[in-house]
Amino acid sequence: MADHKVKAELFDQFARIGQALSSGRRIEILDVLANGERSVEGVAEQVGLSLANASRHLQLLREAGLVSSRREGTFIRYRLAAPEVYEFWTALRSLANKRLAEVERLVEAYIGSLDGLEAVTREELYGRLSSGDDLFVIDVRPGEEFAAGHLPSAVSIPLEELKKRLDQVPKDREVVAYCRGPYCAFAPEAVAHLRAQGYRARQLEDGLPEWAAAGLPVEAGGGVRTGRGGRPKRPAAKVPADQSRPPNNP
Amino acid sequence: MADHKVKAELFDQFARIGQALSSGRRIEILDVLANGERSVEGVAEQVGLSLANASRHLQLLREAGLVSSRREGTFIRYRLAAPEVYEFWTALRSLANKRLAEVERLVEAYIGSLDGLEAVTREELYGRLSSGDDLFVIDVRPGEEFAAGHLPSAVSIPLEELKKRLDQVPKDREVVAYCRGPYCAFAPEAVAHLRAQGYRARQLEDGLPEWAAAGLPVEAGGGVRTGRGGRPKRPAAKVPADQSRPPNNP
DNA sequence: TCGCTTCTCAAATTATCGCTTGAGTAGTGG
DNA sequence: CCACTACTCAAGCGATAATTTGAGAAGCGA
Repeated sequence: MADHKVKAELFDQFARIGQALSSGRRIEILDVLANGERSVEGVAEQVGLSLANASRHLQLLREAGLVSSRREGTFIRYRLAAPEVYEFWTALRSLANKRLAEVERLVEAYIGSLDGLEAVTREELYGRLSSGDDLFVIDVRPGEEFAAGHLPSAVSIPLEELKKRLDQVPKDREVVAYCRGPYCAFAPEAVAHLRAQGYRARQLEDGLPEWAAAGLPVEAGGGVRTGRGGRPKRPAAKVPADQSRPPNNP
Repeated sequence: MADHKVKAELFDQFARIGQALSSGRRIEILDVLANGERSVEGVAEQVGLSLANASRHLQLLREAGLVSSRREGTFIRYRLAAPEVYEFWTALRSLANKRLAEVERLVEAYIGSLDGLEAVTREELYGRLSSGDDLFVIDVRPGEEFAAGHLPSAVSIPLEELKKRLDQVPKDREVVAYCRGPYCAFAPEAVAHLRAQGYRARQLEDGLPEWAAAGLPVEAGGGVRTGRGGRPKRPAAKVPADQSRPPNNP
């Protein structure tokens, strides 16, 4: 008879994934990393954690095989370990949406009511862009994420800078804003602000990761800041060994 | 600017699902429940937990919206709250399989090497059953799970009873055994034993939940024991209110 | 009603987790 | 070599979690 202890160990392995996802902060990290590689400090800043704490969370995610990292100079850049990880995160949030009534209430509290702000579907936007429609597409995520990948014709105006850079948004064209996904407040806020200023603005359904996962075209590169300064990214950085090492138990 | 605290709360909700799956014991419980309703004691017995402990784990799963329960006399029967929960569990194990090298090693240690025991695919089995092939299909799960649902032509011979009931297995027909899924050792053990006794035996790929999820036909009913005794199940039990109540925070 | 079964709850123990603080390490540039 | 940046590690604290034990509660059946 097969050992009861071995069975327990096997299911404990499955639980490692669950354990990695048992902290809201770690899920936030995954959501950020779905938008592109980030340094530890970048993650810490986006999620609102101390550096040491973010470092620890990232290590836990790496031990669960969900993210991997590589060194680039003094930076260590983390990213999702595989596309399946992103798919799993979408499966998790979809399940939570269906099974936890609380999610709906909080989404409304965080994102705001989406009534009247009907989103542009990916298909519609892709079709209109392909047919040469005169749309102005804004990527309102932090510049680093824009650089890691963005819609083909998009312009990067991080939400933080939107108010200062309103003059760069044409008033006579229809504006479409997008951000990190369905649980990101950047695009809804941008749209609300633009509308209040008299622009014709809507948001794209979901965000860039979903666009990319749907197989639609994504461009990379474009003005970026690497640290907290503003210096442009070196065009080609050396790419040292991957530190993702297949995680095994001690 | 949308509140940072609200965002944290939202992601903490997603983490509730992860938290529910952060214990190997709870995942084992889900795997058992995927094979049909179970009383608390039934779950405790299958997973190897004390009654009070199993009760607690089931409550946690219910608070995460993954299982629901109903009272039936003095029993309280738990089940998966929705088909999506089962699908999520398959997604979890698939991800763990891809990302955690440890899983492969443990599966081999627990299930045994499957080399040379090529499984019958669902399609092949369904086709052969439909065309009237003379197969003998054995359900080697506990009788309670057989009663909750089984392959149309299957015979229930729980693994525990297989040795005593070998005379009920025809030696001149091809035998196909199945159990709970890819991480259940019942069918592989049954096949190994049958082969050692000279039977032509193979196992079905995966188990009953996967068969059902593939949309293939499932029959319910058939000799069952409800408690630990052996008395037959009453043909129709009253079905009181569902205790699954959409879970919200306190 | 009483006794029985099945399950839940409360309390207590032990283990684990999340986070902070402060020291330590790895790579970069002068 | 030194100073600096980016990150990791170790210690420690308070908060949660897992499990056991023993005491209830809820629904039979007689």
